[in-house]
Amino acid sequence: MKEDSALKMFAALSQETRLRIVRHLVECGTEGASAGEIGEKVGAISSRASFHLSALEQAGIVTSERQSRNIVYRADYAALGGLVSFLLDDCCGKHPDVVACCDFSDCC
Amino acid sequence: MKEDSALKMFAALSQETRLRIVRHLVECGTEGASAGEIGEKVGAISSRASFHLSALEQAGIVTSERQSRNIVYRADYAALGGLVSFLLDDCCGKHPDVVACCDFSDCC
DNA sequence: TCAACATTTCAAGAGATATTGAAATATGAA
DNA sequence: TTCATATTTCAATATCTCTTGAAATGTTGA
Repeated sequence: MKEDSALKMFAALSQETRLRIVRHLVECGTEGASAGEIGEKVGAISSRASFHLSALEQAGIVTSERQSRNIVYRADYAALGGLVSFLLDDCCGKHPDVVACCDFSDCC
Repeated sequence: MKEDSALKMFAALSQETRLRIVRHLVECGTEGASAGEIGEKVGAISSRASFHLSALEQAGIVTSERQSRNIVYRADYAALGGLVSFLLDDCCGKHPDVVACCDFSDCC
């Protein structure tokens, strides 16, 4: 992952509504969720939800696909994994003290 | 890590100069670096370096300690590890597709 | 005490970001 | 076609962020 992409992803994740959206979409899995459902879930009116979904898409964190009247958004797991790697590796050089603070016992 | 802390850390890391500072300080280790040296390293005049160092400190990513005339900054490895955990676990629920995109083979 | 150094704080301006409600666009069904 | 639904786009406003240069603060040594 390029530094520029990481900066955009960090910026996207630094907003409460957008972080909530990401969490919800991660839970939704491959099925994803429509803009309307997402907005309702995070308590945002349509234009606000659309604004933040667009920001997340531009940052590469979510993808969108029209399905009939709805536009379905999904979390981009590869992008999120790439950001974890960037933070741990490129940014922190896998420093032992950083790794020590993470619990990877049940996932690798 | 609380969501609020994570939001502040993401915001702090979403700025080019600050990301450079963090990378430099991670390399510096426990010795840290003075504000002046950091500013020179990242190409920022004193007031600008101070502004960003203050933002990083407020976000809990670095610590500061006066040493004679200098103020020495150090990366907070525990905080950075906490953010990695937050992103991977709280935010992504250690989703297999996220974990699969990270290479943990040489650090755990 | 005084001068030099290291850093922060302040004020001002430019630019970016977030929110809202209204209007526009796109889709599907009667 | 016409209407209802889903979503985005737009304009206006408010707020936050970043940058710069100047001034203030704190520290050391002559």
